[in-house]
Amino acid sequence: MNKTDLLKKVFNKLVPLNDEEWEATNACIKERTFKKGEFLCKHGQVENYLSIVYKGTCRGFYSKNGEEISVTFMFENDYVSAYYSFLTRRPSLMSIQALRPVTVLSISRTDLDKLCDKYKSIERIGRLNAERIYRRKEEREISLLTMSATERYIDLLNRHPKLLKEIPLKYIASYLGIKPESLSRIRKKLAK
Amino acid sequence: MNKTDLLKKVFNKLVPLNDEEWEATNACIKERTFKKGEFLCKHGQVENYLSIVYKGTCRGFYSKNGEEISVTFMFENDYVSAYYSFLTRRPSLMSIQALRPVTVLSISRTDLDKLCDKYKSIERIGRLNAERIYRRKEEREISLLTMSATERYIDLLNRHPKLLKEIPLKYIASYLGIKPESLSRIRKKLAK
DNA sequence: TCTAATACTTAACCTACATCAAGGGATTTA
DNA sequence: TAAATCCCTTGATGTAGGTTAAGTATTAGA
Repeated sequence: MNKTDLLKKVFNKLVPLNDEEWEATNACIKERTFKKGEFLCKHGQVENYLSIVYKGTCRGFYSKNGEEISVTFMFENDYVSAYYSFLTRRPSLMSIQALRPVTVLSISRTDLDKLCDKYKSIERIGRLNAERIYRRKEEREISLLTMSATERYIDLLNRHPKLLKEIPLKYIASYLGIKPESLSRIRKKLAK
Repeated sequence: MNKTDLLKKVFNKLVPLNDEEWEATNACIKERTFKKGEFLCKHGQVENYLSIVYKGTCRGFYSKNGEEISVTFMFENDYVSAYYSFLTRRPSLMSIQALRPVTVLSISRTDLDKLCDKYKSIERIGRLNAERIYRRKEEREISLLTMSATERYIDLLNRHPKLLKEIPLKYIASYLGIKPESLSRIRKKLAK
């Protein structure tokens, strides 16, 4: 899929845009690329962009006592942003890192605010998108409170079968809320 | 605070409304009351309302194998809704129960949709509100992944000092992700 | 292609929390 | 006001996952 088609698909999924709205939005989109290991947003920076992954894979993580805790993985066509910082304009606690060469299509906070002021459809896309990622977090909360690490691992693989090929196990472990050694044991048990 | 003042305060905190917007919104507000133990929304029902707690305290919980897991407590001036169901119009997995006699000020999904279509300010309130509760869930995710049950308990009490007077310990325990027996032991240790 | 760094696994031991069982205090209901 | 129920606590024991340490497999870099 080319970039224009991807953007149209992402927007129209939530609210169909008329030509004027689409042109105005499209004019604000910047393409940005990152090498493997580079940061789209680093702890302490204010996140200035809301982006769509065009190529590549990213992970978002928090640091606690020098230890990294992955909380999200972003694949092609997914939204990517240190959203909390993007919303609050405060320095981000989350870092976002490219796990391989990454291309994203980005809109800045300033441009998005202007579009929201001007176009009701964009405002609505913003609302629906916030609602969507809220729902994800609620699902996440339930899984953390009601499932064992083994159950969460199985569930994760069912949702993202290609995950194991894309994401190192140590990141998957911390996403599940456990240590790599524990994930190793879980995998061994399941392999039997 | 009387009901009108409360509503004005809640809305104006996000976006100031002009007289027309305020009147149109206010005309949609219904007052609803619940006895202690009654359900504002029960597992399996579609949540039809977004509400503000005027008086009383509620808790939201999921059921898993007949066991209840509390995930949220709502006090006076807080929003209350089985929000996931409200957004998706699907039967709610979450139940919301009055922990004492409760009065809420509610707007129905249908009325809110109409207001969102008609008034840009209301649409924006919807967006900002979704963003706000998203941020809460992200904070919750971090606390579940990075803090011990003891740390979460201390943190919770700091944020809501009156919590212990309002909420039975067994509900607090499940909110922390532990069993009542474990919370009891944590409290014993901390008391020393 | 060889080396160094990184990722993953395994094992022994440790800890936080769960489970099961029982008892006491408070609150509701008859 | 007595009985029943619910809530909280305590103790004994079980278990998932953490910690430490070592070894193997992969990957990245020169």
